[in-house]
Amino acid sequence: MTKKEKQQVAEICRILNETYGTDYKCYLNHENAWQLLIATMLSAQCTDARVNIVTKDLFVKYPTLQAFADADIKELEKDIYSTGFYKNKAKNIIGCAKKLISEYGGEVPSDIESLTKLDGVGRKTANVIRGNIYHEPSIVVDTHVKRISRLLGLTDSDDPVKIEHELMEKLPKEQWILYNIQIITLGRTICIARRPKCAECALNHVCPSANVTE
DNA sequence: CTCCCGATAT
DNA sequence: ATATCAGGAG
Repeated sequence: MTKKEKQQVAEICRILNETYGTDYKCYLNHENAWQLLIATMLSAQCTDARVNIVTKDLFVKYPTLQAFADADIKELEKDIYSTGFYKNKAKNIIGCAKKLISEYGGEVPSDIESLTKLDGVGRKTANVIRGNIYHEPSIVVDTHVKRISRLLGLTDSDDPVKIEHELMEKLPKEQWILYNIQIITLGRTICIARRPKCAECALNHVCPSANVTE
């Protein structure tokens, strides 16, 4: 990383912390680790607002991991229908709950290898659990982080794993988990995929992709 | 690479 | 009508 790149990264972090604060906030409502795991599974290609609507009733109807393990798949499909991909998600949730009970004593593991062995749990979901539940510094590369990190010039890769490692090299460790939530907040309100509001963006003077002339 | 898939904004 | 939403598996 050149000196100029270091300055740009430092400026990005400074602005993000100033604009969006340094308090970590999880947008997926949950009361424990397995609830966050299921909420994150449901969040694939679905807004977090929709997930929270669904999980509000879901976690009352299925109050324990065992309840999910014992769930009727057709009924669970109906319960999560509005989040999309409901057949895969229902199957994965039941399989995941069973595996957590049989192999992990009903606890959610904290290492990437174990997490990604669970049905329907990939690297992104695993990193959400590590960051939120176990407070391990980790970069969650979701659709917003990928898109905006590319716009900022922090990476030119399409591969989430490469992006994760590039960001880990460039961002200070204490910023990793904050960066996730700050970028997601930015992506939902200002740097919207379909129509970025560059003129309103706090990062527009450090963003190579900013278009303020509109 | 394709498929899974409903809800929402534009 | 179409792009997009805290992705993952085959």
